[in-house]
Amino acid sequence: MSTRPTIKTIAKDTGLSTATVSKALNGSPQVRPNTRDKVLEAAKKLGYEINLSGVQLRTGKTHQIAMITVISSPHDDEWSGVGYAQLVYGVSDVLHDTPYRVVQYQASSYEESFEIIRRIVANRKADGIILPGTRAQDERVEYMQLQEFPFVTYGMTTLAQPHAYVDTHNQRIVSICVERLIAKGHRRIAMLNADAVLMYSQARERAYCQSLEAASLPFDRELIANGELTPAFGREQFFEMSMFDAPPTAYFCANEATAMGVLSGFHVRGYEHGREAVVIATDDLNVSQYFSPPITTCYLPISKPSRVLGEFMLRLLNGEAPEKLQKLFVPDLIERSSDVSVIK
Amino acid sequence: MSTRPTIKTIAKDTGLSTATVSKALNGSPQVRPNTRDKVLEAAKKLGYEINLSGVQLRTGKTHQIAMITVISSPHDDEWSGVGYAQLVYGVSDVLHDTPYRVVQYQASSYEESFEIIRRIVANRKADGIILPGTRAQDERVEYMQLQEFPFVTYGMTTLAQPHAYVDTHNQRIVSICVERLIAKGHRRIAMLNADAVLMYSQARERAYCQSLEAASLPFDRELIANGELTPAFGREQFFEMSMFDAPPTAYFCANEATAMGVLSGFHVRGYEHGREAVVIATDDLNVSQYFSPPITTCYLPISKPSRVLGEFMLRLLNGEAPEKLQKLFVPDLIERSSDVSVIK
DNA sequence: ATCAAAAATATAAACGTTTAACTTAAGATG
DNA sequence: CATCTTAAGTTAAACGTTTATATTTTTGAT
Repeated sequence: MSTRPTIKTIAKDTGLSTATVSKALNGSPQVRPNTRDKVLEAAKKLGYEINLSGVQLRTGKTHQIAMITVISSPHDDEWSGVGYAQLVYGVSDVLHDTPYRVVQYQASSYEESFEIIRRIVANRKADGIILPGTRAQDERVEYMQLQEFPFVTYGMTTLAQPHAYVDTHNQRIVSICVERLIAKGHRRIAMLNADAVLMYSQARERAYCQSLEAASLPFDRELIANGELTPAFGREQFFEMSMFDAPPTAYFCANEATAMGVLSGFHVRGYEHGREAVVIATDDLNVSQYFSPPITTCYLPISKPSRVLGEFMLRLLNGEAPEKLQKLFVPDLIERSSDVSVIK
Repeated sequence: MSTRPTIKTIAKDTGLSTATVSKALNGSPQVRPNTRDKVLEAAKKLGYEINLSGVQLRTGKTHQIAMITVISSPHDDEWSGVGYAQLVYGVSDVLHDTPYRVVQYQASSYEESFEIIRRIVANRKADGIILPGTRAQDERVEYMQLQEFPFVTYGMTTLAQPHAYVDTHNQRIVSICVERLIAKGHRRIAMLNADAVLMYSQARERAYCQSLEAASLPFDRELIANGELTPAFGREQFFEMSMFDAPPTAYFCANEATAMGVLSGFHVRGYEHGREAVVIATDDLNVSQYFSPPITTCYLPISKPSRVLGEFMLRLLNGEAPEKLQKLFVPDLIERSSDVSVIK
């Protein structure tokens, strides 16, 4: 037995045809329970394990889930990609006991990611696509819809046709954080936000404006910064904004990396958290509890949306309708530090 | 042209046989340059792209590189897996222009990872394996060697038969850091190290002992802690060790997450960095520059070993000998904060 | 011009699986 | 009892490629 057993081996062993063996293994009702048992027994005895290449060639099913990541600038010194990375684990974990595997596809730009998606779809290189980082009118999403290719996004779009997605409740996050700050007397609240082309960045900006408006506070465009959410970005923006004539007294950061950067800026400039200004953030690793000082955050463990991403993908491949596969997560507010004690 | 072109399509188009088309596409010397051009032209015209399932079934080549990750406890609140995650990107980036893709295989224990590897090898589910987190006498490595399956580890082993690996120069890192601390007057240096079963953890402990010995300093087992390198671990260990009758004046952390935890402990206990104690660490994200205060680290951007991991894999698949594919990276010391100003 | 050798191409089988179409036997129907 | 239906299998083809072997074409020497 030098060579790996196939259904042919089982067929020979049981005296059945390969067709019956195949049907038995796939639980077809066309085969008697009796014979099915015989087949399964033989399979076990011989140590049979299905060869997915055969299946793939015959049926087109690849058992691969493509995970698209767009990392614009792979600079060494930055925290980029950490968020994505954690995403992979949740999905991968959910797929653990299925024949599906997560396959990495890395793009360096939106355009390239579109190109990659086109090739995956056209050549059926995967059975489904998971796409984080959506745009409002995302052409990639439109394309996959048009081609009727299964996909789940991490992030919503404003497209008319519904699709499967998972997202955090951005509007809620922002109103929780901003209204809290306003209630405590903050009038100039900086918002360090993601790249403006991203859907969630836009949603947050809108919510930010609404919260200000509801409190009859003026909107100052200068207090909004968009960029790649790294510590470097946070620190630089702090350096800039803190030099304003009327500098912000609060920095609302779109993730914990950015918050760390702002706190680093505090340290460099001799700021004390809660004296000149405060930092509040969205967090999905809960690493902000280890900052010095720990800061208040809206916390949603990345594993949650990540796992649902995987679950939705499986259900999609099982034939469920995309419009039934949509979920928004509402993070918890975790109060930690004196984010309200700014003397104003 | 509703269906995707195959070599058959090209054969029909050019009037050649599929065999010749196949050879032409693969650059076989058996085909005349003239005909090859004709084939390539037709392929381009028709938009032909090879179907890897066919290749896979015929040749056994899967074009998949399995990346094994062992995440023992997938707790939400922790920074675990971040290191692995970054590894994927470098590999994936190097494979970008090849037909190979990185496929995630996630295990929750050493035993399970072994099981997974056995299945990948036995059923040729991948063309090669990348294995981070080696043990000294790693049975998984032995197994892959025995089965002559291509693999690259991130981390060395003490096995007799050489294999392809990438690693940081642990001995050097430790001696750089520890000797620096000793030179500045530190006598009690805590070492927050990885799980003791891991090869690099052992290597570092050995180097630590050597450095102490060279300086005729006593070795105190209490100053060494092993565990999962998270901020939580760092903080807890700090809490414990700082209560010793003779507490450490320096904490040497095996990664930046642990260092962050120790600094968090400092903050909680009202320590000031450089007064009661200092922190020094190994870093591969260079995120420690944003700590408050920034700390001195031995820095090796994770992208470097990560990319070499991918390169070695490609060369291995190209037939190069494993013993030629070994590389140790020496990190740079980045001096940042007053890690020497402890009054002792 | 002829012929052998070399070069280029063709034929056909194989990889492991699924599935449409077919066969056979047994059971149901009247 | 003849006929129809159903259940449970079988046969054979197909998915797209590579490659061993066979065949044809070209080349170059005589």
